[in-house]
Amino acid sequence: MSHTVCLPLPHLSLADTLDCGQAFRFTPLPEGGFSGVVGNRPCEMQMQGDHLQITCHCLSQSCQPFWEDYFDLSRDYSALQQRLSTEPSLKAAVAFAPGLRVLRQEPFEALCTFILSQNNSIPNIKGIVARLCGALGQPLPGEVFGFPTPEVLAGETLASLAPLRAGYRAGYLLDAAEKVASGVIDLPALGLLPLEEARMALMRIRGVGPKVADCMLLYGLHRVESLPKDVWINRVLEALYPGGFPVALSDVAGLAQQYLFHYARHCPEALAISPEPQRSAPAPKSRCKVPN
DNA sequence: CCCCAGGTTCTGG
DNA sequence: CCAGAACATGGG
Repeated sequence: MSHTVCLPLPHLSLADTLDCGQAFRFTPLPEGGFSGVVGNRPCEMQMQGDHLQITCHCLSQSCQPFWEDYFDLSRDYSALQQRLSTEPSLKAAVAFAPGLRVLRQEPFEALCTFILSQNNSIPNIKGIVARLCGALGQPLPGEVFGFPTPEVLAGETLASLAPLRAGYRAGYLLDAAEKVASGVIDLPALGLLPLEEARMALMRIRGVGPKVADCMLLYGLHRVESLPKDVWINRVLEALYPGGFPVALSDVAGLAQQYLFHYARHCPEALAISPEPQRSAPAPKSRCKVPN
């Protein structure tokens, strides 16, 4: 049965939060808001003033704690943003998308989706994830599917995964699923290890290098000090922080990263890090105001 | 037929 | 240890 949950989240931007390259299972609704699946909970979300209203189609009665955790309600984002804004570049990035939050996702899903993210585009990642869930996920109310368990995924083969069109990443998915299902890697337990140890453990999965490991730690195990370095962040760091990311903010580097990533992608010229212009790309419509 | 996409692995110096 | 290429697949 479905029920609604209301979370006090003033200034939350669903578009910036659900469609900023951290989660891959949400689609915008024509009337505004988003639909998606979190765990085995199909849901629709929309803002109602300074509250987020979630219509959750699951069997359990009180999902309130679940959604509070997912949106990291206990973190004081106002204080966080004030702290980040002590750095000029971060101040601009935060001001550009103040409604952005980092979600607390499930470990295995985060591992798989970021394995799929390598050398891939966000729309393509979403497509592969949708097919993966449709093929192997638990059927849920409303013709949607949960994310496959490690056990189910580990029972597949390269041939059976071919319809996903995941390319060479299919083998990486299988290795991740096997290591998790067999207990060689205990994802929740990694959350308790020192960051570097957890990182090393994750990198023993084929297809998991430093970047994917850091994404898994940040989005799947909620280690907000983990700083994934993709091509965009590398441009930002070289341009703005040649001496390294500010130590004073290292305990929330991953959260800062999400603002910088979003800002850099939507507004590279403001950071003077315009990527190589694409051959015949339309000028990206810009909602930035470059100061001076 | 080119290049790129929230990288990683493999190979040759 | 480090630079380049290869890796499937989709899109511009």
